[in-house]
Amino acid sequence: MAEKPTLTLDQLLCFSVYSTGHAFNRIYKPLLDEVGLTYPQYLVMVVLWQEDRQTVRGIGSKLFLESNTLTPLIKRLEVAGLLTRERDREDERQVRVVLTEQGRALQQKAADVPDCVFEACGMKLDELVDLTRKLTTLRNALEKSAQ
Amino acid sequence: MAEKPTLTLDQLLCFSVYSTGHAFNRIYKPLLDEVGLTYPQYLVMVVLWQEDRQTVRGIGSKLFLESNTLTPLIKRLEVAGLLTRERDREDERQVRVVLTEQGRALQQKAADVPDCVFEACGMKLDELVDLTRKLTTLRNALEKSAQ
DNA sequence: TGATATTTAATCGTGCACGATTTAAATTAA
DNA sequence: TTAATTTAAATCGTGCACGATTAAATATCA
Repeated sequence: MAEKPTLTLDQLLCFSVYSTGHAFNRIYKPLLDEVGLTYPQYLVMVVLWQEDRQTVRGIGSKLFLESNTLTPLIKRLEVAGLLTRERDREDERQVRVVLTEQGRALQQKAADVPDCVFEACGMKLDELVDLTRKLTTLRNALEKSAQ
Repeated sequence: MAEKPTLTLDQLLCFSVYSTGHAFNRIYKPLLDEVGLTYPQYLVMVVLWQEDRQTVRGIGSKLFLESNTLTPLIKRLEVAGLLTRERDREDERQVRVVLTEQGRALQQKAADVPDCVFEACGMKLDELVDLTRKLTTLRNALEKSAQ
């Protein structure tokens, strides 16, 4: 059998995704430091700003994360005074995450973050939209393949 | 001033990157379990298979990681018997990472991993190459913007 | 040369991710 | 209605990432 040529990093789609994720983090870090959030915490807040009173599982299904990751993260947001956690009366297994006034107010403080990040991308908006769409399709294919 | 419409996750390029990264990890996990590596460890091995005896800094510059991440990771690979670490004679500040026979042999054991991952992507090769190139461009723009 | 600055790894603390397990509540089946 | 199963959140252990700091070696310069 023929030898495969040695693989290089830049041939790996996964590495371009992995390293771009880190690069995004480095852009977000100083911006989110201003509002006192980490990047995963920011994502949880984005999900809650869109719809309040979601369950841990509901938030997780949007972020592709589970309670083992979310529970400690959400507890930190609770300690920060941005939300409260309450058991669902209808189904006591579920915990509903509820924004505080402070948590809602943070949306305005963080309103400029997306524009700053867009700026750093150095891409035209339509290129960016196209790339987002392609990646979402890829992600869905990968998630499906992993069952 | 006009209110901005509430942001949704799927409008965020960063989230498509972030969640696709996780999805890749879920694909890689069972494949890399077979060869006893984590995904970041696999990347270090890819870098070393391409060129042996690199310094920690050299490896880091390719992976966009620093010694605070790499040193413990590389030590785990050393414990696993895949490499050794030795101080550079010329410059004692530097540590050279050297593959063992076992470390080199692992390249063959992991040879099928990229094909399996490609399969899971459900994309044509030229689409994948194009996406990789666009992400690499984006990453470089972000890294530049972050200084 | 000798003092200062820079560079390289390593260390430490915090916060994700995630597999595996546990606990409690709700659902389904017997 | 009780027993078995499923579901939701939480807990625990391990391994990244990364900011901040430290220690040692090298480079620069007065």
